[in-house]
Amino acid sequence: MTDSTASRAMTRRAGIADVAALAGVSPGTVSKALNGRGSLREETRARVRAAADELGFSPSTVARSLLSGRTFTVGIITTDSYGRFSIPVMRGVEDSLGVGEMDAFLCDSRDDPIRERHHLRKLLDRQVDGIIVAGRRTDARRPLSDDLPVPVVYAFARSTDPQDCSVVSDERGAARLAIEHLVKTGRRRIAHITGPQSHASARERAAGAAEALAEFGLELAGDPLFGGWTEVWGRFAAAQLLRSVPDIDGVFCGNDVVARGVADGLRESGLNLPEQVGLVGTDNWAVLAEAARPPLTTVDLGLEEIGRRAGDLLLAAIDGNPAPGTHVVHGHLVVRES
Amino acid sequence: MTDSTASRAMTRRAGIADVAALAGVSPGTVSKALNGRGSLREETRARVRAAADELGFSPSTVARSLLSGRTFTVGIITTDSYGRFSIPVMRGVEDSLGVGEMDAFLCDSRDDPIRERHHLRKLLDRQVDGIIVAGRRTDARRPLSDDLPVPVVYAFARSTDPQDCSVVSDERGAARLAIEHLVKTGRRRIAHITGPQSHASARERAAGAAEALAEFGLELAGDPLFGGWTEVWGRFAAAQLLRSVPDIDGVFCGNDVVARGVADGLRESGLNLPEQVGLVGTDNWAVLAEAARPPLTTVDLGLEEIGRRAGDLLLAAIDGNPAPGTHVVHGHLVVRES
DNA sequence: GCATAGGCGGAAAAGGTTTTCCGACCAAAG
DNA sequence: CTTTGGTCGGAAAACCTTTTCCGCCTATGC
Repeated sequence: MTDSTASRAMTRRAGIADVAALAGVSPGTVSKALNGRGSLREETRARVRAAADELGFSPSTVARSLLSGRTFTVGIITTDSYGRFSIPVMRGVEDSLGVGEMDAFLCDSRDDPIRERHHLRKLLDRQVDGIIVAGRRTDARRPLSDDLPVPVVYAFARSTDPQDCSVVSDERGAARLAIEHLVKTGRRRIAHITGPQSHASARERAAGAAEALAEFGLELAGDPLFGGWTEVWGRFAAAQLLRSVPDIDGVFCGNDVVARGVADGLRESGLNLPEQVGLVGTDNWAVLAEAARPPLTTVDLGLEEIGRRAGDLLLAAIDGNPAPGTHVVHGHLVVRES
Repeated sequence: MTDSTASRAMTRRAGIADVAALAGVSPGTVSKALNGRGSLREETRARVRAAADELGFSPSTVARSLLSGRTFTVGIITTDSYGRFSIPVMRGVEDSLGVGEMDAFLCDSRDDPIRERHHLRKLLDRQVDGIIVAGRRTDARRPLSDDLPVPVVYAFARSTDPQDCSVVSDERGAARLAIEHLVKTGRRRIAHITGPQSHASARERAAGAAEALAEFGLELAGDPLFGGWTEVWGRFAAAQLLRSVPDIDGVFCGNDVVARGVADGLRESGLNLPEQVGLVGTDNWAVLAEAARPPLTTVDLGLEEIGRRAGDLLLAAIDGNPAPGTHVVHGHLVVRES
């Protein structure tokens, strides 16, 4: 072990004073040179830049925040543990924030109000510039708190207060896309199998399907079948459906998990998909949809876009241009083979 | 609009000076009272606490960080966009960090070295106390950078430098658990169907399976079938397997997606599961495993535990107790019906 | 040659907390 | 009564950058 390796001290980060010393100017001048402020000769700026480069200097975000009051940081509070829905939303948020050179703190409230308050407090202590609340269900949620010193945007699950800024998916529009596709591919006796009636998304999609069918002068074949968001329910419901409405030729499902179960159920009852029955799901969960037989046509709710919009709206609000109200993101159909 | 509502200014956060004024002491004393430092009369502490409560004071993390040099913040760099594997890992990390009152910055490098360097730089500018690198594949990855001023822990994908601190799953042990289960339930002609040979996890699990079988005086029925991590491959491979080794009575799969395909493939070839063929997957991806027919017995790699361990090790390293080397987390079998 | 203006860069304050040092006061001991 | 020691709380520095003045020097105009 040579002395040099043994004594290799963790070299302290270069500060603005070090740069100033190397460039032979004062700290204030360094700041001005590097940030393009004040009036300095170009030669001086260049000398400072060279010194900064040599030392690998970059300013401490902490010190800068203390003075400016801004941290270039936002908090993301997810109610579930980064599940199926909050993940694409978060990715979108990060996308949007990234271009604004902001970073995101991740907090998982696990649907526990206590934990949520705790996280909120911590975020405020950290002086985040804004907060995004990402839900896992579309049901509206109670606002975080009123009279917050920073802007808040609700993503996916909107706030019950219509004055809050929320970004949500177009649930009825999604159902419409599915129905339109089924009708345009010649289906006329279309049923709906979905999740629990207690979920707003199940109710909205069912209502949207009925609406869209009505516009075509059609109506749903049988009542919507509410159940659970599982494959097992899908298989069960498919069998039940065939018993009550045997001449079905299209099924729209409330999500892809259910759709997958329905596909298996129909196929195993001897029906050919997509020849005899057309099937459309919701969510565009790729691993699932692609492995279905046949690969599942489904509506993509545009979760990532929701995240991006939420990020954009938050950035705008931080810059003093809030856009209160509920913003709707439209999904699109992903046509596979079903 | 009353004057009071119109003029309701966003009340400035209370600072330590406000508390000091209210309690009739100096700012330094407030700090000592609230943090249990210095020597103060209990009466004074109580008075300060009361004032702080009244004003809802809590200290600015930014100011505190500036002085202490610690931010109580770590960065998490994921190589993929929060996929199937990094999510449970992250949840574990957050669990571990939470008890230490630390928060996590989330960065998605998308497997792009440029982006990774960029995130690293930003994290360092923010003076994070440590960094966790969460991979999405078990293949070892090149270290983040050498000579970093903060500790780094690699989770799931270990660093190629054995001196780095990495937390990984016990791939061979996972295979052993699967094989032991199959053998103990009476299977003797056991095959292996898995993902691409280019993936370390596929290779390791195959090797582990062979090892474990050898200890029982058995060997793999046929060569391991390497393919893709998809259901389609699983279905295809199942059919192929039955052609080459028709009297199979057990299959161990490299992951649950493949296992699900294999289950469907075998069942549709007329085999009864679990009566005629026992099936064990890997990953314990609940939505998939529970919906399989029959519900899939599978090895849980303990991803969340990996995250927790990584968090714990990082906290220890930050506290000056680094534990270099590769740390192995053992999985466990989740017995369902297959 | 002197005054004025403008260009350039320095000095210092500010931001909010923690911590060290120091001083003041009180009580007890000599 | 004086000294000593201990208890409590205040003053000020430190953390690192940004920004606002302010002053100096030079050049130009009279």
